[in-house]
Amino acid sequence: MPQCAGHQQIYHVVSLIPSGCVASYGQVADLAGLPGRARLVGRLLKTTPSSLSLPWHRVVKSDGRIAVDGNSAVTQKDALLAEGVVVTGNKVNMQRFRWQPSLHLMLHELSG
DNA sequence: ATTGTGACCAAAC
DNA sequence: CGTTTGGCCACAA
Repeated sequence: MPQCAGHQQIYHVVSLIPSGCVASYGQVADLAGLPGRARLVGRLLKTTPSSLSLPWHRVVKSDGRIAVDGNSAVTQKDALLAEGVVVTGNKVNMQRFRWQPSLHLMLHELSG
């Protein structure tokens, strides 16, 4: 069952991230209507059931570093590489791959 | 109720 | 590069 307010919006926003792009936790939280709740996004994503097929690997820290440690980090890195995102060491080039949703698309998705 | 922790963020050294 | 500080909120002890 849901754990916190806004989880559905968070899932929705993450599901909108296109292949080949990445978004930060803070950005996802902001678009989900939860400004400043980046930490909430992280906590929610870690409990995300794989059955939702959510592109959680496209969500990274604000500077592009992969947040998770251990085996899952390799999975995330590989998934990003497979989508054409260049991952150097343990971080991606945010300048180039950061998801930049248009305000128009954002309002359309969130209102409908 | 309080404290410590965490897949975080940003500013400030 | 690195650490500290303050903020955020859910959760476990």
